[in-house]
Amino acid sequence: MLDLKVVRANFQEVKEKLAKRGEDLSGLDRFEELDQKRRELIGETETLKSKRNEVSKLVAEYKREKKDADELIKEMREVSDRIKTIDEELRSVEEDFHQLMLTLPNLPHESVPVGETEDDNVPVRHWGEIRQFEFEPKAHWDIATDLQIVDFERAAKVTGSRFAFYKGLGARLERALINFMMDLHEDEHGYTEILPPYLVNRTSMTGTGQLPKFEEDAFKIREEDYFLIPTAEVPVTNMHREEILSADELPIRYAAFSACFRSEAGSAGRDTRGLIRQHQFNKVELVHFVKPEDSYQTLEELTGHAEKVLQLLNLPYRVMSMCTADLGFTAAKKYDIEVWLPSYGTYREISSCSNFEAFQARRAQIRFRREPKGKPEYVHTLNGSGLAIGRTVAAILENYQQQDGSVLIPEVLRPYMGNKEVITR
RNA sequence: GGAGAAGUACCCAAGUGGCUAUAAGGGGACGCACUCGAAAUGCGUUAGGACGGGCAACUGUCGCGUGGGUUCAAAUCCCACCUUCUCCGCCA
Repeated sequence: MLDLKVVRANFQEVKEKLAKRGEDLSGLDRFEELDQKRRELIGETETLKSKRNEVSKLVAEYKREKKDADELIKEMREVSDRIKTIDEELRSVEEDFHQLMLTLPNLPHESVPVGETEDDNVPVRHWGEIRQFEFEPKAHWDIATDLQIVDFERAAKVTGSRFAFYKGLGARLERALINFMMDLHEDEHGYTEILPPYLVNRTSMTGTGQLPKFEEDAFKIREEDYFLIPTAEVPVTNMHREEILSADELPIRYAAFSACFRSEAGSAGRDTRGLIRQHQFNKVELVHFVKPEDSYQTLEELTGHAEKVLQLLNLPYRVMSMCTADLGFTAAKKYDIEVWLPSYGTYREISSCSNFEAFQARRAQIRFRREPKGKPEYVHTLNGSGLAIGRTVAAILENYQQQDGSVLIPEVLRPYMGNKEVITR
């Protein structure tokens, strides 16, 4: 959510900045009308309430002194009716206004490249050597199926498309990656480990910005108004919803492993094979709560932490700075880390690191005090994948494959895999 | 899932329609005094927030789990929901 006062004071400027995102801004047209109407009604109802409070005291006094208060009561009956009418109208205006504010995306940071499509994303850096194969590299789903470490067919039978059984060393590899990443972030990067609920309520989904706009992307539990989390970002960020933290608690760094669930509405026909786009996948998520002045430096650190995983796994990647059109709804600035996939002959997103500034904090009411008696300010929240596990498995299978169909296990993972060096059939 | 109880400040807790939520009382925390210092003791402080109006000082409204309702007036009465606790059932 944007700062109401900022939008009010710089309406044209905000409008122009949001336009760079290429989103539909028709809702913004009603901003000034609703904002003004709202303040008008608040003024009216509060004046009447002030009067009511005053007279109510008087009525109490009259009653105590056994004086006749009928005149006053009659008068107040009218005032109360009027209050009720105005409050009803106010409620409806505030609801509209709130809904409008919830659908406005974040303002891009000044350092974000302006662009119209994903082709305008800007490469920031590359890391690692792309391996030259002396044979035709296979796609990871073929490698995995041939090695019998992932079973897509049976998952389709048991559940449906875009699900997978991991089996044997495939399951072991997945689990090794989870542990390797969590250990790294906890021991080397100073994160506190969180294991969150996988179901969250509507308020939490709204707090981090998945709702109201993207309800169709989420899996919903029918009876409960609960949602399967699309990322651990949702429960972990919402841990501190409606809290006022003290300055010395900041920065907070959480690393959370969770399964993630996405309906992938609108992705029909894309990445239909393999581990790249599943309805359920595992991910290690990094979440930061920081003071506003620290958030951009933190974004760099956070991105570095995710990159470190790829470096230790020796997987080539590049970091892209997302342009205004590709920022997503909530981010003020976002880096995607893309890993090299030989069979695709291209880089694919494996991590997304975002600074939301106060956008989520304002929705979720996450604040802090600089001084014990100070005025609460919104924190800045950030998060990034560190990393998506399924896509990491795909990257390892493809980059570490050998001509005979076996796959070398990256050295750092071997202790997590019973010191095995290779996955063979 | 069934039955019952409870949600008031940092914590415990009193308050059952107007008599000051300007929230009793207790605890904790902080400050001051006493002390060489501390303990004990005494005195004092310890609602915060949101949203309006105002250049400002300031001022108004709303906050007793949440949302509605009744009433001239609600912490107090009514309805729904949430959370916690106890017992029973079920269960990893």
